[in-house]
Amino acid sequence: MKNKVFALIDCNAFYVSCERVFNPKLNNQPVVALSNNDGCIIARSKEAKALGIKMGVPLFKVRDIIKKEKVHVFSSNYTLYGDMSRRVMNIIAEFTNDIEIYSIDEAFIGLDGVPGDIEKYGHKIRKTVLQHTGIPVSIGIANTKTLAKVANHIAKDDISFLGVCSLLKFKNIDKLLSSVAVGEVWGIGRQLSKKLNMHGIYNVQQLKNIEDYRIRKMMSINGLKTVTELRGVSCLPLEEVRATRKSCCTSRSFGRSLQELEDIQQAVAIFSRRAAERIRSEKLLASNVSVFLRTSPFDKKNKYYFNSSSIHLSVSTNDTIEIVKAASRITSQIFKLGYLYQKAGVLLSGFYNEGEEPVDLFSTNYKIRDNLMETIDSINNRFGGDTIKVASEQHLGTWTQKKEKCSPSYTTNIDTLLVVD
DNA sequence: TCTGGGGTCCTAGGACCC
DNA sequence: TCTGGGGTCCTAGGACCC
Repeated sequence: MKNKVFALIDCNAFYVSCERVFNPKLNNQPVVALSNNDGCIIARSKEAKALGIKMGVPLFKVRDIIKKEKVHVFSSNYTLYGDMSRRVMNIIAEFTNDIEIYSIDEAFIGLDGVPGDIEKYGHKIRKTVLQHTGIPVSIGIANTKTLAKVANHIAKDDISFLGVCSLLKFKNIDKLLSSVAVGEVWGIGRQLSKKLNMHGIYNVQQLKNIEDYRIRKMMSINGLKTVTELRGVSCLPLEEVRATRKSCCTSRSFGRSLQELEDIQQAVAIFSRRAAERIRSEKLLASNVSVFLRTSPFDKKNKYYFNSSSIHLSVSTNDTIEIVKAASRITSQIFKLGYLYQKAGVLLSGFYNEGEEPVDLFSTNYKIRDNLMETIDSINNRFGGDTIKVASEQHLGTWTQKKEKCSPSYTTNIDTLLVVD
């Protein structure tokens, strides 16, 4: 059988690249993008990386470097990044139907049967995406998804590849693999890395040669899949159809800590509504609602508290009002006075597709609010997500998140369209 | 002062049943 | 005094991903 061919296309420092598209002055400058609440650094330009700013580091820990080196800082603008992602994926989809959108900035594609030089084809994709969207990407090509990830890593790391690394052209990739640390492999995180290092396994070449039973023992069943893929045997197929989700969580850290049940109830009401809206848009019904609360795990002066609980609904629903009610009941149960709460969240699960849910004999009126929800969704879609809310969301703003340096939504809001002089 | 959010999967251990 | 064995299901916690 002929070998499969996979490519992984990954946008370079995606959020930073999005900002640069609309603000070319940022090119060749150190730039970072922040997580929600302006908490951590989650994207860095290569100039920012060179300054030693690490991925995931809290903003306050690198304030000095940022000031001294005049690093440009952006709050996260998911409206912009989401729209740019859609554009990038659409361009890629013009090259092949075999596409798995893996994350906001990554896609796997299948390249079986592409005639001619596959590496050249990769360069063509790269050039087209850059030309049509302004977003630079790196492409890794190999016989398995895990190796395509490795190849992508090499393409990013070694500029001599010019953004595209195909492992297919190498007779023997062992030398290349011996230069890649195990921790860089897809599926091997901090803990596993540490464990492997303790066993004297540091690079991918070494990992490939460990006996299966040892891999299985150290890394469990998925680890064995990972290593098999590193050996060139494909175990992970392209997943072109997104599986229906198993849970839907909306959670936020508060801009300041909250102590009153009333404030937390308001936040939970908002999270409930957003989660309900999201599952409605996917035509799902939830049969389980859970809520969690916690204080800051970093606050050494005050006592830590975490609690969560859930309610099983005998009639599954995606009705905002039902879900807010359930979440509010849970919140009252798990709330304890005397703590400084820093984060809360609502998690929906136990999904059924609309129309496939079990019906409760004793409930006859559970569908009466369908029309109401439809109307609310269409109004909110048209006039903005927060136009219609539920009453328990009143007095918003006591805990709003930090977002000090957000760029405009250039591509989705007519008022912030770029003007060319 | 200031530390994100949203997912998935696996495993171990307890509850429960016959 | 001596106190089985095997199966399933659920949950919590930990690991991973971006």
